[in-house]
Amino acid sequence: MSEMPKAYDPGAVEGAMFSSWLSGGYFAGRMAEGTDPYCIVIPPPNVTGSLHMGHALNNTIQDVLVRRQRMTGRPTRWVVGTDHAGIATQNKVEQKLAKQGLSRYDVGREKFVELCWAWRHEHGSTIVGQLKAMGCSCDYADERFTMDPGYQRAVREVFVKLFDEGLVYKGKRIINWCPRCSTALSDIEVEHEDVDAKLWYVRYPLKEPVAGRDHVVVATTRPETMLGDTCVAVNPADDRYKDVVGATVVLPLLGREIPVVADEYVDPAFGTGAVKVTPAHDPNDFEIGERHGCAKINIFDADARTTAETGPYEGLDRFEARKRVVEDLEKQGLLVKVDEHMHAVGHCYRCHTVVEPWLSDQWFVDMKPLAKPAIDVVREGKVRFHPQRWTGVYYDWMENIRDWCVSRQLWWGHQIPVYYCDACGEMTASVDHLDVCPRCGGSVRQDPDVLDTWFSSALWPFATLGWPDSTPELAYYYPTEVLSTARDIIFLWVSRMIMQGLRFAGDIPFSDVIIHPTVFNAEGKRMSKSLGTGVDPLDLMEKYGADGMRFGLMLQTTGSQDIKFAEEKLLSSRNFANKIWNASRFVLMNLDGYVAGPPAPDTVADAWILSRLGALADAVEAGLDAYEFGEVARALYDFFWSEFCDWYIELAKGRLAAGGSARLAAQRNLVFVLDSALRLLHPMMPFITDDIWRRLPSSDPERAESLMAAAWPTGLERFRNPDAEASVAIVQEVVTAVRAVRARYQLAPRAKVDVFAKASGAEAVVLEGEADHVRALAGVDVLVIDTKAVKPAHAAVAVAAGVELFVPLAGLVDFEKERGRVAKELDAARADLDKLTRKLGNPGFLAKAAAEVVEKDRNRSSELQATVTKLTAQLAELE
RNA sequence: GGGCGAUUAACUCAGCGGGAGAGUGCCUCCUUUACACGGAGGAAGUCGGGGGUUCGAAUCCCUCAUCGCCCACCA
Repeated sequence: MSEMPKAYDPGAVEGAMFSSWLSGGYFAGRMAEGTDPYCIVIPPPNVTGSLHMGHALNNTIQDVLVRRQRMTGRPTRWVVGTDHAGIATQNKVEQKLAKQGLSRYDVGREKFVELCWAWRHEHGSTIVGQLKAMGCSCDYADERFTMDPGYQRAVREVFVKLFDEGLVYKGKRIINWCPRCSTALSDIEVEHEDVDAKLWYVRYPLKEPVAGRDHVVVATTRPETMLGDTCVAVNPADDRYKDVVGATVVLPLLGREIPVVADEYVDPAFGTGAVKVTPAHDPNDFEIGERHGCAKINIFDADARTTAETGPYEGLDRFEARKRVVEDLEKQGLLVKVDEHMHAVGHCYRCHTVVEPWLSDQWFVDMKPLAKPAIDVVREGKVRFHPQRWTGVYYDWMENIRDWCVSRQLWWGHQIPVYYCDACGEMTASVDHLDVCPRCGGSVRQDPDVLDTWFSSALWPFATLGWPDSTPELAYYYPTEVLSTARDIIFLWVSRMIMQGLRFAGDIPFSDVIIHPTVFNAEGKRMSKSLGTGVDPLDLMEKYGADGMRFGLMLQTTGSQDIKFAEEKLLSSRNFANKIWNASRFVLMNLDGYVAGPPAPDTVADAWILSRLGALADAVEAGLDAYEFGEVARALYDFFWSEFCDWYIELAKGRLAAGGSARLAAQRNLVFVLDSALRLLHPMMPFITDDIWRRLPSSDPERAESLMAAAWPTGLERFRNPDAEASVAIVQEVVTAVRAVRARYQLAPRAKVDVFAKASGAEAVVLEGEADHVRALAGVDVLVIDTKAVKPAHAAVAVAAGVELFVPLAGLVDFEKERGRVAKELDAARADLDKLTRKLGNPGFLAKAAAEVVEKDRNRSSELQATVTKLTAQLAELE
């Protein structure tokens, strides 16, 4: 056993400790027939990712839950792995190619995919290594990836099943197109942002004047799309335009003749009440176009540059096209006016480019049939959200769910398992690769698109366990227990796992969903690497240790939906680790002559700390069950620091020095309480607790080598003892009052004082019994406890726990100071008493308040009365 | 346009129906043999404003204000 240095050094402990956990095999899931396992699947971080504060928080939560369950003896498994992250990974590889002046088209699809795999093998385990640095107890031996061969088969299986059931279909629709990523996006992958924009009013001349008018003015936020206009729409009930419905307008700049149609969609109150309609570039216009049989003219290519359809404007970037169109309209006097207008513009969630609504062929999943059962399981309480308020968010989304565009025009990902026959035109979905058409034997081409990354992530809880095969893992661990994640992927991921789990694995994927707070920086802004507004968990672990970071995060994890990251919580957590270290060091330094034995609540102090330990165990148990991590962390901190260190260790010092049976009893209780506290602390602070725990003496030959495998404390509530707690409260109050006197007169620590305590009843009994403790803790030489104690002439005074205290300080007492302080205390006590007296004199209170509340207030009232009496007397004596 | 969250000590936050709390910071004293990443003592708040319910409200309800987040195809 190595000597413990004076300060805890995380760096000296963490690496070696983690290795010992790994080699000890503690992380591996063990399946035992007939047992109820505890399984969590990690939200797979992107292979492109590195640990950020959200990961740090989320994975601390999961590790806390898993470690605690493991200690209860339940078979546990925390499934770890990464997500192939289609767009993100493809971007990385494309960037790498770009440095060599190449595009993915230069290398070709096959080679490009190879490069992606190479990238994944090179960089993909960065984040897993960072999880290890945090101490996360994942099952690393069995790491998963959303592009593993088995996983790929699971994805194809799901797609083909959906295809066969008609739940996935191909359609030409307006989708969200990212011109930079060159792919379609689903609706929830588009981030809407309000921007200050303009509303242009454009004059569209009528071909023939109608009822005295020769034009219609339309309002638009996107003038360039007029190049694809195929009609103008007005509301049928709008009298202003009654006469022009059916007329023909001549599209400015291009001269195309297009009709004026009447459509209910148009809001007469907005703009001019006349809308230009571009069916190929706006979902609403698409609908209008469908209803009126208008042509759909695609004016942009995949890079959002104008096509040949735009005639003289061909080949322009969309924003350049806007500029040119506006200029030309102005030149021709067709621009009526321009208003400032705020509206929402969609951006790609991956690269933040403005998304283009674009008409194209895509694959969609029909979501309504999948959503229904997924709503039901939440409604029936089979899947629970924590905090509960997120169920409402979930329902809103699920009840208004729209079809999911799942095809992506990328190369990295799960290629859609659909094959087209060149000969007969047959379209076949197949789990196994096809070379020839099953209908005519002709040659087939596979659909070039890949699936949305989230399509494969949705299968994570069961695909990682071996589905579609009926593996023992699947049977044993599925459904899993808890899914902990951030709120921004409730729709993208959580809802889809529930839907697919029910559909394909035949059950809910997990029973409890923890939506943890989002970590913002100290200014309340989103942490962002590119903006430099982030904090790096690795730096934090360097500064505060992994345990310090974890505990500091747990302290901040409350029911609130945001965390403004407070680094000082990590500082105090590092200090806390040091406190644990030194308290343990003290215990270990005082074990000479120790013989193992059970804890014994023989003395008041022992009964008290064991009672407090029992209360702590209850609080930790209840808090973890309710996922109230902040409360658990606070309970642990307060117990260990404010009770165990501040009082119990101090109370034990005398008996340790006394030797004999008193020393042995104190040693046993110190070891027991420390051991139990380390167990309770372990899920949140795994490294330091295990390091210390291994140093503790034990007579148990079966004792585990690591605290990870030690038993979670149970049955500590047997130590609960209200009498002992009340007694120690008296000691604490009296000691604190004497210390306050000492501080007031700045007495040296070694300078002893005498104390006359005017006490009777229970207080007198307790003080008599605990006199040695009071003397040791308050620096008292002679302690006189007497019902008739009188104040010596030159004495400082205090009232604590209903006991009058006199501290003779010959020549030191500042009577002015004493009077001032006593008077102030008296005022406060009187104010409290007045309030209480009024309350107790209120018939409504006496009649309606709970009996124990009235009783408690009566007791408090008489205590306050006694205090007021005593303070009054003391004030008189100080005259 | 809907929905959610926040507003408590200088700062970051707990508490969410019966005596206003913590951490950090601040002030005083202390290198006392577990710990100065410490010990002892202290100062500091009309719990965002206004109504209401209740014997009793930081806590429940309504309303206003400010900040933040999500959802929503009004050009």
